[in-house]
Amino acid sequence: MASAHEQFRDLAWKCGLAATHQRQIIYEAVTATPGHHSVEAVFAEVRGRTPSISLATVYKNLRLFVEHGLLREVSPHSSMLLVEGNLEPHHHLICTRCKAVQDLDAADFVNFKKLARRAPRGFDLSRPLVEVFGLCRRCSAKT
Amino acid sequence: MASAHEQFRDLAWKCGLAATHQRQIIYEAVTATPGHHSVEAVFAEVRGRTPSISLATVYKNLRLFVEHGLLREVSPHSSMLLVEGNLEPHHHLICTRCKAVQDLDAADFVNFKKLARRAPRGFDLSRPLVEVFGLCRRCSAKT
DNA sequence: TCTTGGATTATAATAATTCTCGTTTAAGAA
DNA sequence: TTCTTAAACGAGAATTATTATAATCCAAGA
Ligand SMILES: [Mn+2]
Ligand SMILES: [Mn+2]
Ligand SMILES: [Zn+2]
Ligand SMILES: [Zn+2]
Repeated sequence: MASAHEQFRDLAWKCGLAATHQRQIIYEAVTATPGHHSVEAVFAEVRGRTPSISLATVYKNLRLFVEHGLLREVSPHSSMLLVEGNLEPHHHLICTRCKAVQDLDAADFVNFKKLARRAPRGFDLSRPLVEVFGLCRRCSAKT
Repeated sequence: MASAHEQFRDLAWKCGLAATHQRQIIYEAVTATPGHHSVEAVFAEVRGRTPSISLATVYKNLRLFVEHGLLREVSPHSSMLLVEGNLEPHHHLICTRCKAVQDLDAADFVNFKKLARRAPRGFDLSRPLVEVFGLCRRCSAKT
């Protein structure tokens, strides 16, 4: 069984990326726990292990990992960058008010055939992401 | 037939908002043409009529109109504020790469019963908004 | 070990948005 | 119509999230 360290070096090598210490711990900070991670949260985490790391490095490498498919950007339209390590196709349920994001693992509520018919010619829906907006329980309780 | 001017005064009165000149022209700038409007575009438009108006006033009032339901925020998660005057329930198709937004008027591709079953208890989906992400023709042509 | 190009850092810059606060104005009361 | 006053306005500063720059550092192959 390969260590997390070796696993990352292998992944990085496959993408032609240098396996630096900073990249190692940034990648681990995201993938060690499931769910959605903000840049600030990742930064706080990695700074614990390597205090000299800079926020720009975290931004740059999270974006790099997303580009190379090692991580996934949670919402491509979001006002703040969120990433996750779960690369399985899944969708999101988002609160309009507080912007909290949670996973919708089943996709059976979308008819992708009909959807494709509604999209304009040439629109690529081969890897679709669906985001559904509503009000989370907490926010809808606040009237 | 009421003039646009009178229509707005009536709407503002219903919401308990003062019908100021600035609000009038901001509202008209959005509702005069269909589609999605950025803050900058609205600002450019209203500045033509009232050069002394400030960007802050445009932001403040667009948000106020959205709060009161006079306008709709296109994507509640977007990195840039976009508003539209079309209050009919409809959904959006968004390009992951260039962030272009277009309307999806039919909602027949979503099974809202099944969706409700997938959402956690208490999540309010009474006025759901669905955003589907893919690649527009232009962006998917670029590899 | 040595070389070299990519990676990292501090810092500056930028873009979008919000805040602050003194001034002006809309709209109801007199 | 004039007065009063809370609400709205405008200018610019401040804030927040993010990206660009440029000098230094280091990972990895020769
Ligand atoms: Mn997710
Ligand atoms: Mn629309
Ligand atoms: Zn919420
Ligand atoms: Zn596009």
